[in-house]
Amino acid sequence: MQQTPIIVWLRNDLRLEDNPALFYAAKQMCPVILLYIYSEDDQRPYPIGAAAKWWLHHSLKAFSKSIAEQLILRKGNVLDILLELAEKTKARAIFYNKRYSPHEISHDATYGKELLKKGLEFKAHDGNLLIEPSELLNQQGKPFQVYTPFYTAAMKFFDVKEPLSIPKELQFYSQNLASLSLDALDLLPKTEWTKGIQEAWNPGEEGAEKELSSFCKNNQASYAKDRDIPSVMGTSRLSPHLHFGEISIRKVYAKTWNNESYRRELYFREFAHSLLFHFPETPSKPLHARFLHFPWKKNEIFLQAWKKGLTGYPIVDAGMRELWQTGWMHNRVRMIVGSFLVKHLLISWHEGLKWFWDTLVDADLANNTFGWQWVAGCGADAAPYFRIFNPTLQGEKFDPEGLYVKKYVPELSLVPPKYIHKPWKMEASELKICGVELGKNYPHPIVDHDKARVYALDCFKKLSADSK
DNA sequence: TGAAATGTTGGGGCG
DNA sequence: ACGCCCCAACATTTC
Repeated sequence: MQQTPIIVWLRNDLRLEDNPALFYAAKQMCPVILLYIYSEDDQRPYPIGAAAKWWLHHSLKAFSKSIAEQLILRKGNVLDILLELAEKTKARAIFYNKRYSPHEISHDATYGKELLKKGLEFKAHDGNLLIEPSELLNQQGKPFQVYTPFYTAAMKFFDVKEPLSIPKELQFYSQNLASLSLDALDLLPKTEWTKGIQEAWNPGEEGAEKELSSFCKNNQASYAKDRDIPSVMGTSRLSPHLHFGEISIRKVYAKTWNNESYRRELYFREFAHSLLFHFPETPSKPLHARFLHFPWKKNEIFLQAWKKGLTGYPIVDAGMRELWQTGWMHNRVRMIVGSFLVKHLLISWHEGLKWFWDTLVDADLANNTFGWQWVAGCGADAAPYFRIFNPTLQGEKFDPEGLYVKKYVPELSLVPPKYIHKPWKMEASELKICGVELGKNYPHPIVDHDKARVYALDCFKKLSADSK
């Protein structure tokens, strides 16, 4: 008779190394069942987007391969599946790593209660953040709302734990358990639009590991300088791997802690998660209530132009097309396109959040919410209302040769650097030589920067005046 | 992790 | 030699 097993229920922690739930389950010297459940109920009310689904498919594939195809896949109601599996295998406990989005916390609490009723242990582990959001508070015992004090306090009061090793010997539960095929989860899109994403990424723990070591070897020294240049692969590109938990944040920290500017970025992730934990309404509501009444425009034409990368501002269009083609956008460009949507087009940040949610492979509720509220000026430590990015100047500053623009906006490939961020300033004859016909194969700017800026300033200024 | 407007300074051209 | 103007270049303020 086999010993009773432990079920390790995997969610956004598809890795072997530094996976506490898995590590401590293995330590019990009993068989383990590695389980992944695809559950639309569990995702509610934030069902994962199309690009993330693609990633999840490949992440699951890679993970299963790394454990000799021993991953049990299921689809449906979480509780039903856990109870059925536990009963069938006489499992005594279910181990998992904590999740931090409000809906996930509440789901896990419900599962825990129900499982306990049936005499099952439902054991939480800490593995996906450097700091538990409930543990880092300011002197008044309240959550930080400004980044710098948050970071300073984190540095002062918290040590980061060493990552756990890969369990030496995993003893898998040996009797046959029903598992769905990966394809049965139906995660891949019907139409083939994932080619660009496929070329850009390598989901899974091994892919994450490679990305990290290449970053450590080639980019870390120049990170502070290169991280703002979108034509250079100067960032770590770990965001989707981190979102799916294919690499542990503690491991990333352990390899990069002496890089001050990168460390600050890692702690922005912590900050975003802490904010979402303490302000669970923020995915749909602005943190600062006065923004509830902001007169956002509903302009479907502008919104579509933005989504498709047809705004007539090259750096914005390049960013939106990079997103569409690769499922990712460079951080600097995210700020530029975000500012453009909310300040030039005066479209609600929520539209931006929804689009990013569906198209980003790294779509993460905490980071996405924080980023959009930041750029709209309605969130924590937000950009002040008058900080309006000039897409031309941002382009000239961070993509001086126009390499990034030309990669994603090929219709401008012959435009000289001087005009690459303002093609509308060229003489008609020059444009013709470059093969550009404004309004035909590349749009005129959909709004005039100067006018849009003045108008936005007026709207935002009224808002601050009203609230006084 | 802004940009534009406004202010100040100093060199050079010029009468 | 000198004052005046122009205008970069940089600094400060404002949105």
